[in-house]
Amino acid sequence: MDIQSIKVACSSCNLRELCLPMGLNSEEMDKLDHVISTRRRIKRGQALFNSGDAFTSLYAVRSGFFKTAVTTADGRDQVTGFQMTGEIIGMDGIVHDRHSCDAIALEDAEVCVLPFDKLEQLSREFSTLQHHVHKIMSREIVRDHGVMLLLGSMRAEERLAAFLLNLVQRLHARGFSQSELILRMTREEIGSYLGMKLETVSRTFSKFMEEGIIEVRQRYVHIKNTDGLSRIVNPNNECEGRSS
Amino acid sequence: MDIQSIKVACSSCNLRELCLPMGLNSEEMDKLDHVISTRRRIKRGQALFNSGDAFTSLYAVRSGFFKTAVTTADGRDQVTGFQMTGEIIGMDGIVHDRHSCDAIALEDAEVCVLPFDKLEQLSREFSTLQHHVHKIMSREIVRDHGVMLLLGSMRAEERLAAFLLNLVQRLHARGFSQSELILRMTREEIGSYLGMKLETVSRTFSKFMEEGIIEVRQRYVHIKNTDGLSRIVNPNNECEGRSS
DNA sequence: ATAGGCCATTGACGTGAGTCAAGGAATGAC
DNA sequence: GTCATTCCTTGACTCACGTCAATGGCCTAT
Repeated sequence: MDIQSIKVACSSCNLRELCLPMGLNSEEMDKLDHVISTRRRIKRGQALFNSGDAFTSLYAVRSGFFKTAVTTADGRDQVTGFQMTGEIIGMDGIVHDRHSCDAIALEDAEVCVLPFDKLEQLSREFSTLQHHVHKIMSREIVRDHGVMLLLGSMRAEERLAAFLLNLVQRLHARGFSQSELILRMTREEIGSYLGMKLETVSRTFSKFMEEGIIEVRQRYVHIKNTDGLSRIVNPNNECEGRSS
Repeated sequence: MDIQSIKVACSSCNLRELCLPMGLNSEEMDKLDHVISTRRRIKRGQALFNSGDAFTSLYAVRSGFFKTAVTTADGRDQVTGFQMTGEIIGMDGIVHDRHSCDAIALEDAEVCVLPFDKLEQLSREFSTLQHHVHKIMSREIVRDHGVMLLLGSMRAEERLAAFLLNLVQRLHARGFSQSELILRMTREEIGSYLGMKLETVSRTFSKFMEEGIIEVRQRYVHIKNTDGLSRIVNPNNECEGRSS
């Protein structure tokens, strides 16, 4: 039981309530520790994997921040998600044994490598883990549907407001502020995710600032009026039960 | 072994090469037959399930055509997909034990009911089936990423061209024509899926018709120039290796 | 056959977001 | 420290698509 193996154990990881081992008992977690034997560090700007790479593993973000993006033959690309601590990356690769998107670290990061064959093997032994894996994939599907809704039916202001609320909510679940955040991505990356141009992202930030809803300075964002943002996403928000 | 149980057996289903049992050996398929004991008929316009319904099962489309759609609190909705014969519906429900979208039959349909707990149980016995389930979920994730790309970075003409090519390709895989199809959905539903208004869908159809790429009459579509459609989706298509 | 409702098409006009362009602030390299 | 690069903001103008409105065709039921 050398230092290295202690270091990568799920059972001693401070993310265990947020990450893959969530809800497993100690016996199951011990088993999981044998599946997850290695970690990988990725420098800012480097790829965890690229589209076309052979699929072998899922990755749990231990620290840092990632984006995933798909690219067309003619060079257009679309950011499909931003992943933070405790989130799982790589499920796109299962279907064709090759990854179909790029995963890029937006800041120096570390991931736990989860060899998928071992994960499947252990899933056959523990229904808890099996169901948990299914839930993680289902969650990704539901999230994607939410993004489609956003891209398909919302205007620029609504998209950006929804994006900020989603980010701050996920950060809050990780112990960060409910009202302040540092964006780890550029305006262009936000725009790619939200289906708008970087200029529109910038202008929309400025508009929110003029309206006193948020304060922005470069990557720093302070949400001064969460309800205001919510009302932009969903205009008739808390109006239930009121007449006229 | 009564008539009913023969009738619902995967092993005797003509969709077995397209649907869930794809790639299973006969022993595995026999086992799968015990999981899939019931079918359900859904009339046109009726829901297979609605958002909020308890999740118990996945559904394999045996005949007919479905749409899935998510709805916001303020009544906007977004079609997230169209499902045809052999495709699996319902994976959105796993994560919260409730469905998060509506599944509506666009024509009279029949589905095989796959109780998810039994599917998980059998997946623990057969790694082939287990991996297959994972692939189906992964495929859905990859498909969703493709839709995000479409919604986030394509113009109306490109979206509709990509949509038609995708539809006809899936129909072709099911033995239908490569060039003719009957749309099972309205212009409004197409528009909702593609993030555009029904008028724009209609106008774009008319434009393609003027250009001689397709022929449209109501729900009937004849693709007269597949390459032309492809070039709309991806302008510098087959220009590799050509100079200037 | 006929009536009613849904669905599709088309035109005129408005607008939200894209494009192009310029300048300035922050960040990282040496 | 200062230089280069990347990133962000803002303005002016354009245009693709949405909105509003009118008309007509196609189903379905009786």
